Amino acid sequence: MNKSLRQRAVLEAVGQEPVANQEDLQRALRKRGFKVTQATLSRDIRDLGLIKTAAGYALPQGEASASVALPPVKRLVREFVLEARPAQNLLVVKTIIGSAQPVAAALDEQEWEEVVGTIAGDDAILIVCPDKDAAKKVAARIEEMLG
Amino acid sequence: MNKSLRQRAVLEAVGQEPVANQEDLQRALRKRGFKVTQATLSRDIRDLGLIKTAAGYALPQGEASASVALPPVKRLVREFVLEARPAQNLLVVKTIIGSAQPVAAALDEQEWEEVVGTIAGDDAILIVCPDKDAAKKVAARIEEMLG
DNA sequence: CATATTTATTCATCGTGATGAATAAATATC
DNA sequence: GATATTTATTCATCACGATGAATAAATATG
Repeated sequence: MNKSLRQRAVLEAVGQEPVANQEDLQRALRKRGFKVTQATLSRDIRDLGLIKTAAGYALPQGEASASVALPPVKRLVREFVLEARPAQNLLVVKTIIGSAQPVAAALDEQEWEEVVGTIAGDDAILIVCPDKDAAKKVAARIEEMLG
Repeated sequence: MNKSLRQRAVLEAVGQEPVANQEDLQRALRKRGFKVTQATLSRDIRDLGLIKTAAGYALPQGEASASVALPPVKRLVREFVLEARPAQNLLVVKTIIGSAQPVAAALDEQEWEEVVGTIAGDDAILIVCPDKDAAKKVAARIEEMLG
């Protein structure tokens, strides 16, 4: 079973019909070809950040639309990052060719205090930090994720 | 153990010193902090496309430099692709936000006859095919990878 | 050609993440 | 407040890819 596809189906179901509880959701997913248990749907709902309203499951107020999330940053770092080197208040993260973008997006999502911003290229990400200590901290954090 | 990092170390070792056999390579890797068996190194050498020359392991003639490869296309498709829809001789592949690039790069690598070219955005890849039948074929192939 | 060395591959095992069954916890209902 | 319903979480299991140990196959050597 493909988790991304299933979570996408959850979002679709919730957007198209009233889904009062997880049993309803299970039925809606069954209709879309996903045979899945309540436990898994509970996890999906948490991952997608859905809330329960009087009209059924929905996105939190204020969110225009939801989408399936990238895998956890640690996983992306382990999968694609080759090294992370600080240079003054900058950090250059080398990745496998073509894979800088998802890693950068996942790093952005962390909203680390020590990160001012990131720029992704093809095989590298430039991370801008407030100062060189911050850059060292971020580098250490990434190296730790690499294992 | 991180496979990408180890393969990168293999490339480095081979580029810096004569590596006559896999036992030499094992020692070179050990010096770089990778405790690894001959079996695994044999696989790495195959994956990296290294060849054995009189001067030791090296890149094939004509390749300026090697790099660690992206994961197999099937894995990237399963991880990041949400759907693949043909439209005339085009195919729009929807991905998780931020992940189009590695998927497109991996699809490009396949060098399928039915693909003229790809353009990756943020969450979608546009695949250009010679005609609508080709687009349908490629879509089916991707759907099959999705499982 | 016999044998040593090297490399590739099979088979068993492990790590990781996901999933389901069972259970605990939370919430709704009367 | 008692109980039914719903949701979350624990525990066991599975799928998948990677790795190592053992073995098979290929190559080098004298």
